[in-house]
Amino acid sequence: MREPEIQAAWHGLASCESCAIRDLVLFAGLESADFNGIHLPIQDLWLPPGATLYQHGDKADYLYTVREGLIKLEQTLSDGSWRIVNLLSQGHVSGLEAVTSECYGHTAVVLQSATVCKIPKEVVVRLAPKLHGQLMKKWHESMVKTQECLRELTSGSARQRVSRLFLALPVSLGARCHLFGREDVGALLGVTTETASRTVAEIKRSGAIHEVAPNVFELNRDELERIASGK
Amino acid sequence: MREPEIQAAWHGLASCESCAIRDLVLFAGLESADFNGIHLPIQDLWLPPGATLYQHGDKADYLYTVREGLIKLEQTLSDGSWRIVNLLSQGHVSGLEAVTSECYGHTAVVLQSATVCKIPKEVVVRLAPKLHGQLMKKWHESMVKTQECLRELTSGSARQRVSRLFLALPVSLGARCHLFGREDVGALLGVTTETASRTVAEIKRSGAIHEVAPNVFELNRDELERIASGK
DNA sequence: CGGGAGCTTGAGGAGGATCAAATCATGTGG
DNA sequence: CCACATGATTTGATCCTCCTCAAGCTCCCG
Repeated sequence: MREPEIQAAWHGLASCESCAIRDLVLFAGLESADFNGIHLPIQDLWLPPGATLYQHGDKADYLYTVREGLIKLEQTLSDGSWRIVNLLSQGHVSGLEAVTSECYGHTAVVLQSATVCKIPKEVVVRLAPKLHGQLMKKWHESMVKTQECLRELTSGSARQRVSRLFLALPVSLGARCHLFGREDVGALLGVTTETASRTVAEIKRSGAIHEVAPNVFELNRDELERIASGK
Repeated sequence: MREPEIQAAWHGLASCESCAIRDLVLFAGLESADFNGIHLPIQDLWLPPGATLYQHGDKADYLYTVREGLIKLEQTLSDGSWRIVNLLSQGHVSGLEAVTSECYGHTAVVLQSATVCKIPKEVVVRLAPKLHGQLMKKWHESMVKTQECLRELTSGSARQRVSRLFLALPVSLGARCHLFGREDVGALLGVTTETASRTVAEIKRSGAIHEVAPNVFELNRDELERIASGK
């Protein structure tokens, strides 16, 4: 939570019309003419791990499309502790609530270095009629992911949860998974940092995962699925 | 999960324009002319506890507005167990995914006898331009609730979770709360039925809640908040 | 080289899971 | 109306997992 102030690198203004992942993102349904109507700048940003997109309670003026990397959404509870309530990767949208709400409802922090498009809320509001379907899809997508966190990552033993987490992580080149810090693993699974560390180590010893570089793992999916389903 | 087939009572066709909770629901922004354009019947139903609105995987042809009562949304995990991923009460919408998806993504079951409006998907699709803002609000509302379940009800000890559940339950007449079966409490909090039962009993003995009738409780909110924040 | 942060490991104890049985509530058929 | 079956709830006893507190460890950076 006490993240340092990390600056984003400026890539330049995004050219949405020629976006490589355009069919995944918010502007999927738009035509050439629509893009001409966008007069506000859409920034193309690169963000290192630890960078904060926005904080809970900030004025919600932008939506963020994730082009690459991994973003966590955090919320704090009354007793000062905090939980991760969603993980966003390629194609997902962070800050959807900007469209209907004054302020952000969670804190968004980069877990794996990310490239994102920072879209002014007004652009989305102006294009709303055209974006309607895509916005609904993005809400749905986001809800599916959050419910997956709730269902798969907070049920059963720590062993089961960690296994399911590995199976749910986005896969990088070569069928490898990039894990994040143990504190974040704990905040996602609803266990302590120590239990997260111990359990990852235990699964590593069991041979279901193999650490090829610090926090980079090759997965034995069959074995992980066996563990995930309770032995 | 093995709910009996319970029939809904037919109230009749809904008259949305004069709905008592219209400003809460999907049709909040509509005018008289818009209602005339609705040619498909919107059913007004009463449903007893245990009734199923729809099952996970069913063809999603209807949205349901909750006018009264409490609905749970369930999902099953790979190992056959199941979790409650959301609780819906007055003003909330069940089955929002019908708009963008072919099938329902969860099973919706009545926890406290409910009155709901069953709205054909086509009605919503046809009115989409007018409903856009309201649909987004409903998605946002639903997401806030699911994230609340994840954050508040799956963190900390069973004592804390049960206390937070009581504080989150809708309040009936006379500041009283109606609890549901222990198995459902367990499926919501991520604990076993036995632990749910034991913990409710323990909080009852502590005086933070008082059972005035079977499963109807008067709350000592200060005391519950003390417990919820970890003693 | 000396911090500092994150990760790992250890020992101990508390809390929840599991298995089992008793109690209570409800509805059914005799 | 009562006897009985069924299912939910409660309670008990035991075991195991995970939390807590604490100490070492590794890696990185000044």
